[in-house]
Amino acid sequence: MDFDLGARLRAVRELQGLSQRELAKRAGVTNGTISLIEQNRVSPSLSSLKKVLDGIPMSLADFFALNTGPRPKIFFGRDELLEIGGGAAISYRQVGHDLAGRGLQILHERYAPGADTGKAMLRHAAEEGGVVLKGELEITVGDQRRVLGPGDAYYFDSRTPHRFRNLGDEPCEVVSACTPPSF
Amino acid sequence: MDFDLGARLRAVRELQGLSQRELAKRAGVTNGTISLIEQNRVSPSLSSLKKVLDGIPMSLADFFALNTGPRPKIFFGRDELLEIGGGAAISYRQVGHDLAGRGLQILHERYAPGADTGKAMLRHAAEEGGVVLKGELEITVGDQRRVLGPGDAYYFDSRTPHRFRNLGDEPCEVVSACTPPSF
DNA sequence: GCTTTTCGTTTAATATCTTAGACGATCTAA
DNA sequence: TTAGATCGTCTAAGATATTAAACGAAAAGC
Repeated sequence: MDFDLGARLRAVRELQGLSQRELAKRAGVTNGTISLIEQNRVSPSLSSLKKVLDGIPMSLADFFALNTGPRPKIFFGRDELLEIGGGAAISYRQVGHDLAGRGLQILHERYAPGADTGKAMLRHAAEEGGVVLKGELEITVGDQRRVLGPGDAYYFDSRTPHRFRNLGDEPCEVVSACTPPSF
Repeated sequence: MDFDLGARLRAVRELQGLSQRELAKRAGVTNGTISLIEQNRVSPSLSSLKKVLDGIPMSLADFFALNTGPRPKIFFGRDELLEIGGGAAISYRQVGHDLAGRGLQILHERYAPGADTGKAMLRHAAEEGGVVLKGELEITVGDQRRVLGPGDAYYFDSRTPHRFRNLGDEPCEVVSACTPPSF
């Protein structure tokens, strides 16, 4: 665990002015269980933790979202972004050279026949969308997949895994936008 | 449990395109454990659930806060783009109908010959850019002016006054992006 | 056709969690 | 001082979760 579950539960319980026994009674568990959890001597089952939180009451989502303060900027161009290098098969022509301080990245993309952004699907914290200009492009986002033709468009949260492939036999052109820039 | 833990985990896992075994390997648990959890035949210990989510990766907070609402539309056929402010001379076809919560607006624009966004130049707090697909477009930004042709592109801070005009005798097409949405 | 791989599931054995109950410490009231 | 109440902790026994291995089904290669 990357956080102190026991301390978190204890803090929440004491904030409510509840004793271990009182909370245990409300939750339908024994006081010993709560004691052990608060000492981090066991890793409670979800059913137990849920019962305990119901006795406070507090949702699991709220419990885990506690005290997290300003969300750390994870996912920040962290992985796979350059793996797109389907090599010569895919070319990106970026509008503008310096992305520093920008909130928006615009690309004119060209996918050669058979070009593929890769099997390990891309993930980055942003939103992106685009319009297909020429050719056909198969786009997979999460468990949804569709082949888009000229004039068709897409838009999705970039955190869901996605993949682009040109399944046709002619080059495919796309103008895409992404915010914030991920390259 | 007031929600289907097993189904939630399965949905998250499959959205990543991971098999039970692949995820188990990443998480440091056995595939059987994941199978049993997804069938709700056990209530996993928090340590186990944490390990599993680390293999995705996803935080506990995000997992329990997962949006169970309807999934947003991702793909848009060429006839499904939303017509905006459709003057006869200029048509804006927006990717996606609902901008609420979005950080990015993408438009497929068409300027008829002679079309003009107006003498009183536009100003809004955002950044925007685009790529010209067909025809020619005169763009004025502040005291700079230029005529762009197919493949040419632009990018500027929307707070500086700007104006678009199609001076040619054929229609002009542009794909543009703007953040945050200004309509 | 056949083999090989991968998929999710199941089961017996093991590891871990939860309970019931007891323990000492602390506080209050008689 | 004493008895009673309440606190958090601890431990053995029972309940549950996890593992390791095997299973049949389905897809992929040959």
